[in-house]
Amino acid sequence: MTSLTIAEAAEKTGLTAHTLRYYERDGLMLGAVDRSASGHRRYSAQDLTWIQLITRLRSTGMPIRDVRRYAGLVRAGAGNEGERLAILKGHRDRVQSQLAETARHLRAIDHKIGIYEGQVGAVA
Amino acid sequence: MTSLTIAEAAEKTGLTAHTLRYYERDGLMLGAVDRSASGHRRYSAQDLTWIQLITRLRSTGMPIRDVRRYAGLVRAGAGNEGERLAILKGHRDRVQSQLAETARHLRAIDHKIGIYEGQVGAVA
DNA sequence: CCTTGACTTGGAGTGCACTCGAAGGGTGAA
DNA sequence: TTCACCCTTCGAGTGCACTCCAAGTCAAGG
Repeated sequence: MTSLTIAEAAEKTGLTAHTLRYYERDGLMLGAVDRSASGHRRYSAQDLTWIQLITRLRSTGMPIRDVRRYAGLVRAGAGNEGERLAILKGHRDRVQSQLAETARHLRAIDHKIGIYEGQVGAVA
Repeated sequence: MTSLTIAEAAEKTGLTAHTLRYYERDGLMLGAVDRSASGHRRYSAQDLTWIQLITRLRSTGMPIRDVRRYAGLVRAGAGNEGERLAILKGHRDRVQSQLAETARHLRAIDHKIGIYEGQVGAVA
């Protein structure tokens, strides 16, 4: 099978068909997704690879508009790799520090859990 | 100074005065914040400590409604520590796995950055 | 006294990212 | 062919978490 229906693509990517259409409409794809003779979307392997990347960017907190900007650069073709790199690096750095901060908060919450466990243990 | 104005509390907690009022209105505080004779809010040290905790919960992704539920339990007083613990532990576990997933995505993005840095014309 | 600026309230508005509904056409098995 | 279920578009609706506004109160400085 070289191309997938929207339902199959949704299944494989973990997104809903609604979201897949929304992403395309919103300029997050590299171009219009292929259509069957009857007008139904057919997702190629490249489409899925791209969706996987933007899913990574999204699920690490990159806003839709930045993903759209990045997609625009890729769509424009060779010559803007520096700009793409800047977006990716900026995002990586933000994710990294957010990760560190979350880890700090997690430790504090864990500490609080320890306190409660001591109390509950005492009561029980 | 044993109590702070809303502006001072905002400054110390990193939230805005708007958000502080919103949290109180929405049942996230342990009770009504004290008022001065003229009706202005006065934040105590305990208030700040509590705000710090709920800020940790929020910034690790706990929804407002869960924070509200937790606040309700604390407000209800002793006897429900098990329930509080369950909320905290459930949250910790979710944060932990989300942290791990984000770290995975980060590595994949980093890998892509390596590709861009290594050569021109990377496939999107 | 007058002005400045921080505070109060209830309620409305914003931005983001979906998420869904309506109305209708396409598809594959029996 | 009939049936169930897929797909299409456009546009509206949802949920979350703020964020802001209008209109008014209050304290301190000049």
